[in-house]
Amino acid sequence: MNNTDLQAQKTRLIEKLGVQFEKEHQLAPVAARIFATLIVTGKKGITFEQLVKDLNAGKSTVSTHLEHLQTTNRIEYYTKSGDRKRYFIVKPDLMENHIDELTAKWEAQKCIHKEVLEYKQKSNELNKEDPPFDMEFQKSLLDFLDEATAALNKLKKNINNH
Amino acid sequence: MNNTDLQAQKTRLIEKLGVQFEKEHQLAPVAARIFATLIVTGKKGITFEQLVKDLNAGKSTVSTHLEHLQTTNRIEYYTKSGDRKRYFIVKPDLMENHIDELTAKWEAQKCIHKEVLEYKQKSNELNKEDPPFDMEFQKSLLDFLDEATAALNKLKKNINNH
DNA sequence: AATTTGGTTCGGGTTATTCGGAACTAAATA
DNA sequence: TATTTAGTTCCGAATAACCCGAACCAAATT
Repeated sequence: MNNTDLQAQKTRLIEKLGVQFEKEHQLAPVAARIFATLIVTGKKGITFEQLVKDLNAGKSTVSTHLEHLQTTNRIEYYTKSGDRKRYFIVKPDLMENHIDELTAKWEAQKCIHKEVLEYKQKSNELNKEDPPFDMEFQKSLLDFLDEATAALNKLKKNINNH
Repeated sequence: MNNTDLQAQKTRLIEKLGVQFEKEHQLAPVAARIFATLIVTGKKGITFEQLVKDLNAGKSTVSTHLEHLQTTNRIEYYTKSGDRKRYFIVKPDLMENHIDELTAKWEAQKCIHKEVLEYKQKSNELNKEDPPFDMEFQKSLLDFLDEATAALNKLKKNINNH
């Protein structure tokens, strides 16, 4: 195992992560590759021009996606004094942000499926001659979301105590 | 609160669920509306032609999306004897499927982030002069995925005992 | 046998996404 | 002051996603 192998593995990992991020975070292919690159590059960061070179992408493409990744709270950059370049890194609190996002998403889901439950209950009361609605799916889903949220909160505390 | 109000609420709910499903399950707009309709319609089901009418969509569109939703294990249909129509419903084991899918997804994520960890460790060993990689994100993420998976398994048992 | 019913399949049009080139800018350097 | 550096902004082109109408088909009905 030498540095060439390591470089090859890095490229493989970026591609694999990229594919995943496209779906997971709904990112354009190049955006996902940028994000993946920052993940495996770590806290030393990577510059704009290096990204353009590594990913074989246009400057405008990289510029646009970097902008988007920043506004969506996933990445940031630092500079070195006497060096105009920006060094892009994943936000140090990425995991916390991720958790908060998931919590918000799950909360929204709970909310709407509670509405579905209400709808079915009202419908049952109003139309007693019709066969009643089944509510198992909603109940299971709400259970799931509660469990999942609890697990998330537990983890968030762990992270904060680090 | 009368049946007209209830119908209006149903329409609202379908739209709201639809928007969510587009992102959550990566479905086309009409596909998401179909799925949402089945969710709020419940086990009595809904026919092809009713979907075409309710959603103001083309027959071909509905046909294609129904096909897709079936092959992705989300919906199925039953028939009534002496009635050629198909009555589409969400799969009764939808929640279990959902959980299994999530488990598989999270397992894949664990797998790749473990690879990232390996890469960083190897890199640290190979280039001892360079500043070492930070691995907090990967570790937190792996913790999270473990917690989340555990919560899922717990829930799955609950559902099976119902 | 002709028609109706309940769909499916195919091809094309529309819209949305994604990317990149070219021109531009602001700061630093020569 | 001219040039290089480190990007950004503004299109246009290529591609992909999405939906629909029209034609089709198989089973049931008239």
